[in-house]
Amino acid sequence: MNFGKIDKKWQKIWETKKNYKTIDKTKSKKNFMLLVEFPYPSGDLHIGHWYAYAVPDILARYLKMKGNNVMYPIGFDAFGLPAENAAIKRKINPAVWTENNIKFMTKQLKSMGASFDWSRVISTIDHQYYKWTQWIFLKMYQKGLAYRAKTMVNWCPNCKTVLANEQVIAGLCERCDSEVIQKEFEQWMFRITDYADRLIDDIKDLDWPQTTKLAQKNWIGRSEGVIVKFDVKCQMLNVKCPSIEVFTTRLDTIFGCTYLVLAPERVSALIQNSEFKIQNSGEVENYINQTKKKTELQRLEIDKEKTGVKLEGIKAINPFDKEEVPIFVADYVLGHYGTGAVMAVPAHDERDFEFAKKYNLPIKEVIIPDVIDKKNPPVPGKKTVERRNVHAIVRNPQNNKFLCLKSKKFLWTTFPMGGIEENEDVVSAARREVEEETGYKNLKLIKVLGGKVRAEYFAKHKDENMIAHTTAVLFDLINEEKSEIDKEWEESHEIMWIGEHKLNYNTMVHAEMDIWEKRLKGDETAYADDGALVDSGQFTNLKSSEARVKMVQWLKKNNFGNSKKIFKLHDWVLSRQRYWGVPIPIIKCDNCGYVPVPEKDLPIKLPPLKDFLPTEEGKSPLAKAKNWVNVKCPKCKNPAQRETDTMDTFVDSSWYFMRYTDPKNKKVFADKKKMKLWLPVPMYIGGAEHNTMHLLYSRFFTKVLYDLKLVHFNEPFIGRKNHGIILGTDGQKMSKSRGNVVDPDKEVKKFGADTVRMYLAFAGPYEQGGPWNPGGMLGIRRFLERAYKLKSKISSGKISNKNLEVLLHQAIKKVSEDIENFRFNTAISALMILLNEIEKQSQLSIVNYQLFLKLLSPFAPHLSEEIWSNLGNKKNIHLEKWPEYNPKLIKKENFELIIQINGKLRDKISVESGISQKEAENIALNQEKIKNFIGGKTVKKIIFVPEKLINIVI
RNA sequence: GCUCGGGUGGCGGAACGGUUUACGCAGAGGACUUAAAAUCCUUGCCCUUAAUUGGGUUGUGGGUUCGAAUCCCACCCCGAGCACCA
Repeated sequence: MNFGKIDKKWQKIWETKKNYKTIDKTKSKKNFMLLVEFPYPSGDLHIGHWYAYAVPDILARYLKMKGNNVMYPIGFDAFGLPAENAAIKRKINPAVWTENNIKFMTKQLKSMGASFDWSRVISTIDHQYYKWTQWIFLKMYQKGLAYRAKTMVNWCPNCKTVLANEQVIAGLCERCDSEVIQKEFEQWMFRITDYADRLIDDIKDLDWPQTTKLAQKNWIGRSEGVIVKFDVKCQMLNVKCPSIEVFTTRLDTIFGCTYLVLAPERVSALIQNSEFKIQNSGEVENYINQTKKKTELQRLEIDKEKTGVKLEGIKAINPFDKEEVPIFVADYVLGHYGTGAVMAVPAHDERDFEFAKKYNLPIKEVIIPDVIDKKNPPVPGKKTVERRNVHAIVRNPQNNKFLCLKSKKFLWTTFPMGGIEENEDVVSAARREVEEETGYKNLKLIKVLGGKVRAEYFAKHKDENMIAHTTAVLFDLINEEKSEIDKEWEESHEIMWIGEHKLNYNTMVHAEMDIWEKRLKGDETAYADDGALVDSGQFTNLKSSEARVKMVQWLKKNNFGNSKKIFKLHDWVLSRQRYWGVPIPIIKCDNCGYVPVPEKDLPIKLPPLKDFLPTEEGKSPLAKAKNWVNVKCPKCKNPAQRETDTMDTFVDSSWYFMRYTDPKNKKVFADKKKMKLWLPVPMYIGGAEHNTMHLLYSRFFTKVLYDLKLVHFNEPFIGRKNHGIILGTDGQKMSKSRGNVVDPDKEVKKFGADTVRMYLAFAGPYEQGGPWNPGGMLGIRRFLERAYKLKSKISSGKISNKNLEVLLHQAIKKVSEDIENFRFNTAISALMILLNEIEKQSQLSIVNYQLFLKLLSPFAPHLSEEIWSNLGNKKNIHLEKWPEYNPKLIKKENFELIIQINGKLRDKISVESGISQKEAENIALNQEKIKNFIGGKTVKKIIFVPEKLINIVI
């Protein structure tokens, strides 16, 4: 059978009949745009494109047959760097290169046999498209959402050019391998941070994968904290200097602040400020210059040792306790986050802890772990007492066992423990308790096991609630020598030594046990969790969360700060110093400043250019098109210049889906009525790599256009599915260097489009992707050939085949549900099972064959069309209605009853559907096998799962 | 380091509280054929047994349950994203 011929035949018929041209149905409510991410025209379709477009086509065709008015659009995201690189390398025009690629890829895309609506195809380099990209930019400019600001960019000092992130490879310039540095330039920005709150809050309404939602949340990175003002004192002049503001989410730890840290970027300005009088400004400047020289790579290095320099001569004053603390500059603090300054609390922050250890700075504990005993929680209404406690943890170094006491009355296992008396230190208290309770008196102090722990529990033996502040002390036993102990105590307690592995909250009654365990094992670290406050003035004893609320109130009242929301998300730098992009429609005039191009002059077309290499420092190659650059100012008519930067390609793709609804409109970017028919997009399928960029930018654009009342929806994509990646046969990512790239054209030539489509759908769950397995193709090909051969079984007469009918209807149900849930692999397996069964029959009615073909048609559109028309049908199979299953027909008459004994399979037996537990019991208990298994034992219990199994418990 | 996925035959995977391994690939045996390919049929983890007898088995170890691949806890490994975000 010649699959290739069949493919071409039907692709041609579909095209001439315009089968997949979508019309705007106004009456039908079932308009459905199935959106897939449009490709970059890199020149060659790879297997990933097939996965991204041919597999969702199954869903598109299914939805269409289900009665929806489906639009399955496609286009090209055609601006971008590779075209420019190709132009430089091959000395051809990027437009020519790109357009050739589009032509070639269009041909390749058509070979998939997908139901794309080619009448709506768009391309972002089409000036009728980018006219509207420019128009939207101007709208944003007018709203103040597009602005200019200085920002750091990748700069190659050798090529004297700005580099995109993709052009920086391991910190080096892609072209000349010199070290890339960060340089400040003025750039066009979008104020996406204005929308940060809405972008985060509206996520919850989206039917998106959890991972994508989380990725966006983390990317936006909202954190609610406090700005605290620290006054600064210059010691030499004894005068007040400008204060320093820090950002913190842990205001509750402020009494533990022992120094302040400023990011290097912040300090440059400070040194210039004469009011500060930093005594070691030379050393400080030196440090700042060093950090500047560090490449991006070194800065990101993990486990990098922290460095910093103290600013001599000035001190910061903690607003709460008026404590004077030193100020450091250190590059472990980020300049672009928060205020670029932090209060360091080494006791409760890992990074500060590490820094304080290195530079020998004081570590002051102000938060202690706060636990509520799950096993003995406080009883409401009982008296509550507070006390200081000590736990003595005594280890016998001979056998590494620990000394415990078991109360015979309460069945508790505890360490020797008790209250600390007044004027007694913890270690002596611990020694005393050990001696009193166990008699052991020769102990070697190892260490006090960290700070106090606050625990709330109900003390049964005293009938009161206890709030205990407990310190643990670790000893080694020197020898077995004992003093005499209290008789009564001795009788009611058992002394025992238990192994380390049993030292946990299951065995021991102490609520603090988890913390002791960690401290016994672990290295010293900061305690960074919430807890209860100690040594914190009027806030002592509060819990972290309560303290934060009260302390902000205090700050506000005393004018030392306020709460503040901070985002990780930065404003979007949209300008690129590149040729192959949309020109930014702005004119720079010496008199009027930045003047937007009047709407009537749009689009500002990209001028033809021969040389794409930038010459002037930091200028776009467009600056070389002198005739194009020099214009009259639209306002004052004096000579002026065009903006020469172009836009980030993410701008182009932030609104493309809107254009699909009205791709040829010359008056607006898309007609509102048409958008109402199709948008927002109910399902958008694409790669997980767009989780944070493209998807976020599209949401931002949509919200802006919504606020401008230009669109009626404020979220662009209601549903979203991420597809997996097809790997090489070796399970590695496909790449030319690995030589594991699969060429779809070759596969199509060998097996036909249907086989390739279906194989990809069958390989695994769509979200997961998986390795390419050439053998798997054979299986699908065989399946399709067998489906074709079924025609030899056709009988013209009526045949009733109840059994087959049940299977058919089960398959309708399964295939429909699986397609809707993107489980194409199991849908195909259901079709295979069905085919296996049909083959077992000697005859097949034409009705049943046609039913089977309809189920197959979304997966193998060409072949099913071919057979369908061979059967004498004039209309296309894809215009047929999707079959409905009959719920009455999917029930089998018999089923296999599983008989278990104690949950283990012992027998299976075919029984009538719908039998009762009684009947099932009778059958099961009378099986010879089962009788043998039960022997003489009594049946304790019988569990019956209707239509499935019976479990006999003996 | 943090977050999110995921560990099931020789392989891709199915089952997501109830028969572990559906469906497909590869393998083995057979039929057809002068022969091969294609096609069709049979088979399908490990140990054990006279026996399709019995036992084991879903990364490891525990727990919940009549019953766990599935739920809970701890650990190990693989992948992806973020990465000193105070």
